[in-house]
Formats: sequence, C-alpha cells, structure tokens
Amino acid sequence: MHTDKIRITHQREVILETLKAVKTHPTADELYDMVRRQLPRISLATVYRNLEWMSEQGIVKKIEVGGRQKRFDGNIMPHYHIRCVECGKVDDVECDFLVAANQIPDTINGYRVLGHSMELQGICPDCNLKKVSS
Amino acid sequence: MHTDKIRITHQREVILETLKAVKTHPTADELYDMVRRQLPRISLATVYRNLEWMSEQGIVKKIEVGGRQKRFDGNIMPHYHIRCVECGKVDDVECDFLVAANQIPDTINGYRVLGHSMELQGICPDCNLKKVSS
DNA sequence: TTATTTGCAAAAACTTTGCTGATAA
DNA sequence: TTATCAGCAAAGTTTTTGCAAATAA
Repeated sequence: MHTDKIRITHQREVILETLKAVKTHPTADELYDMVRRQLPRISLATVYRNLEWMSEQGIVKKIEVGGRQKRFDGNIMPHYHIRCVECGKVDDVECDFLVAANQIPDTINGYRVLGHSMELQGICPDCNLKKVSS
Repeated sequence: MHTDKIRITHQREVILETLKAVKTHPTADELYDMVRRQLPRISLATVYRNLEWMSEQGIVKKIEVGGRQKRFDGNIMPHYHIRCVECGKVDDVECDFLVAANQIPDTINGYRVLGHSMELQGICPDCNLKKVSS
C-alpha cells in the first residue's frame, strides 16, 4: 500500500468515526455492519483495508489478543483488555494494579521489544447469567 | 466432544509427546508436519481436534496472543511470551519484572476473571539481522 | 463388542487480492 | 487530470464438521 498521497475518503472517515464512537472493540465484520447503516454500498474489503491501514498509521489499534477474529480499538492510549471466553466480547480494564510498563527492558532474549499487551480472560456478566439460569 | 470414556490413542500420545518435546510454540500445521514424521497417515483434523481437546483438559495451553494462527504450548506453568511481529515466532519470557498476578482481582467490570496472558511484541534476532543486512 | 476416535473430504469462517470504475485533490 | 481508492468477486488461509471405517478398552 503506497503512502505517496493519502486521500481522505468518505468511507475512511465514517469507519474511523464509527470505531471511535463505540467503547466496544469490534471485529471487521461488526464494524462493517455498523458502517453500512450510513454507507449501504460499502464493501467488507474496504473495511478490512482501512482498518489495516489505520492501524499501520497508528490511528487505531489492532488488538493483539486471543479469540477467532481480529478486533480493533479506537482508543490508542495504553490500556488492557478483558475478553469473555464464552461470547468473545472484549472490554477495557482499569489496570493500575498490573504492569509497570516502564520496567520492561527494551531487549529480551535478543528480541528488540516494541510493545506489549495484556489480556485477562473471564466470563462476562451476560454469559454468567446464562450459565446460572441454564 | 463427549468425555464419557477417554481413549489413549497412539495419535494423541504422539501429538502430546511432540509438543512437550519442543521449546517452540507451534501452530497446528507446524505440529502436523512434525507428527507426520512418526505417523505419516495422520490428518490435520486429528491434530486440530486433539490440540483443542488437550487444551480444554488443561494438558496443554492454547496461546492467547496475536498473530494469524493459534499456537500451542506444552508448558502449562504460568509464563509469558514474546512474539516476533515479522516472522510470527513465539518465545518464552523471563518475567520477574512484570505482573504481580496475585494482585489481579477475581472480579473486574462484572467479569469473573479466569486467567490472564501477556504478550510482548518485538523483532527477533533473526529478523533483526535480515533488516540490518537489507 | 461397541462407543470413541480417526482419516478424508467438504464446508465454514475469516481475510486478502486483482481488477475496473469512481473519485479526491 | 490522474494516481489513489472503492466495490465486487474470486481466491487464499485457517479451522471445523459430517460420515464411514478403524480401533481402544
């Protein structure tokens, strides 16, 4: 993907606005469904291409965690996530108690360290209810 | 998958031995290639089914991190990983400096917390070399 | 003996890509 | 005007599933 001249297309704007507007961490096809309400003719490929491109640009963040599908986050401030192992939903976590990120060396096992991510796994309130009532 | 009567099949033994024997964190198809040297007629579906089943049983661990494919770890002791963003390789990390796991509450945002995982992202020595020399 | 597991092939799920027409600048 | 981008469809990649034959117990 060239970076010579970047265009602000309508699709690109709507995808970004939509992602920024939600506090969830949608997959490409979830975002596609949301965006389609404004742009009924948009294609899933465009959503994929733009999410990939925006995460390369650092405009959004590709969530590097478990689960089947990739998820995206409009919040690029450092923070961690908790994922429901039943339904796959991902929420933000307040994490004062967790990692002292500034203690992470910039070289480990010969790797040049670029970043880190932390995922808690759990069962969300909704899925907890379903399990209790079944 | 029923759990009424569990059979110790030859395939299951070889898959587990092979995974335990390596210090890498192979994907299903990497493990398939390794196992096939001993069991040339085994199918990839069997590898997938058994890895899934063994991770449900807690015999092995499915690595909940980024990257395209799922990876599996024969080491079920708690530890963290570093993944090369260039080639996808995953190594273990010594992590005294990282998370105080016992500080993680067992309820967060209404989620019942089951576990956590941490991934560092970086560039491995091999890929670093390739980048320097190109 | 018989219920579980395998191998195979097909399908499903998710993501990327090639191409042509549309469009931002 | 024109190089970038979108839409569409097709292909690629990874994982799961149905079913008949094989097999562990």
